[in-house]
Amino acid sequence: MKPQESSGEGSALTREEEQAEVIRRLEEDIIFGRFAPGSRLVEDTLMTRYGASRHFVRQGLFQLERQGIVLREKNIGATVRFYSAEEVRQIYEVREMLTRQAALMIALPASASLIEQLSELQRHYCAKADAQDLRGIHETNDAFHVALFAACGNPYLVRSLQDYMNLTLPMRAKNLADTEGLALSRRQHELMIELLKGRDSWALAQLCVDHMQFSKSDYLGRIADKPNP
Amino acid sequence: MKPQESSGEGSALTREEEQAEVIRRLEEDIIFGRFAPGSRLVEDTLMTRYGASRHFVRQGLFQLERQGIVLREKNIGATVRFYSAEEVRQIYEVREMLTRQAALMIALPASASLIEQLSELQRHYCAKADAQDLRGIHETNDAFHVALFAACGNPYLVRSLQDYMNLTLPMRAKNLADTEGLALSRRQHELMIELLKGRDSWALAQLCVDHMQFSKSDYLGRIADKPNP
DNA sequence: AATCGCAGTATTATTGACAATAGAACGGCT
DNA sequence: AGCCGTTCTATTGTCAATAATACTGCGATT
Repeated sequence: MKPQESSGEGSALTREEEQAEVIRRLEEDIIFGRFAPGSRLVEDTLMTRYGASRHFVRQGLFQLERQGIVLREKNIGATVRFYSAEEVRQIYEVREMLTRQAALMIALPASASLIEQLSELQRHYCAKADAQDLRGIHETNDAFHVALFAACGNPYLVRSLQDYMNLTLPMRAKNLADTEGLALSRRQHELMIELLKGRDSWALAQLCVDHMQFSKSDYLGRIADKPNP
Repeated sequence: MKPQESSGEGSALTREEEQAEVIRRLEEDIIFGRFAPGSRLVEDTLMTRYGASRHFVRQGLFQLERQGIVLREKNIGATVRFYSAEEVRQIYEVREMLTRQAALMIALPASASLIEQLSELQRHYCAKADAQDLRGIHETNDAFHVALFAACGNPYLVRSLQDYMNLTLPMRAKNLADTEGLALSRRQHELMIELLKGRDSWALAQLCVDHMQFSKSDYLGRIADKPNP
């Protein structure tokens, strides 16, 4: 008899998975605007909403604070963090710098296995895009970029890049839902794969930087309309 | 009557300060080698050692894991993290890149207030160095660099830079205790202040990068002798 | 009418007890 | 003797009760 796997549960979730699930749902609720920037994230509310214990909700809030999309004030509580235009520009400045450097470090022409891997990820991305699966779009998109930049050979650089990708998630979210932006994004991914077959590192780096301009300026435009919603 | 400040305590520490103190001491114990790389960090042991509750010790371990100097494995425990030569090179590669970029972004010639601020910090640094106060040396040194790079104008870049400074703490620790390295470091700081008065951004950037070479190669040399202590 | 103090409420922070887990030591089986 | 399973111990992970804290609204006072 297996002592673990406590007696017949409807949802077969281990604790670790449950924790991950809470973070995932909380993140999703924030990114896709179900909790507006500035709105409070009360632990008890989230506990009932996600059917999780206080412990997991706390951990999730800590994690998301670290990621930068939640603001926690001692003895006050957590809120959805809002970024001003100035902050967004600064964040993107660093992200663009890291992106450019990472792209320049990718040895060209890229290996066949990398090309194949990226093509495969791109297929998944297109599938999710066609299915209008927001969460799936976001996940496959990030997987594509992580796989691409991993080819730079420096895992620490990739990690920093991921930090900034997570930080800019709230700004990119709307873009993931936009049909036009999605089509552009898809074309740029394919162009990246083409450039990986060539030798022009600079062109690749520039394309990667250009790739993030749409969501940045879109977000800046959006918050310019109403700075205090 | 003040309700806070619980009845007559020898050490007047609020909870928040206590948490910070635990982290500080734990960090110090690791950085200065009182806990060797790979050695286990058992919660109960640390609880008695620092006279803190499990909660604070846990938080501290989480924080230091995030900083990258502690490794935590689920249901196994925490250990002092060890970095291989390869990892060290990769970490420094990113740190050097960020440093160079930040330095190039500092507008030259720098404002008089910045020069004054850095000179003041440099005096503190020298004082701690003369007093052989290891912890003090480290703190004032980092304060100097943070103040310098803050002049680049992008707080997010500064934050990333700080992340990498924390990550390389274990490698720099020995250097802070070394008389020769300390003297060199001091001279370089003064040279930086001089360069801030001029217009040669590139020279400043190069100096900042050179500034970290000593501890890097020193650490690499040290672990080359005994890869598995 | 405005302000200050006070009690009440909402919310997070802390703690210690308890459960779950992994690794080690032991002993029986082949 | 070697191997496998079992129990035991050390350690971390989880939880729910309790303490601490900040916010809110009301009432008294000037």
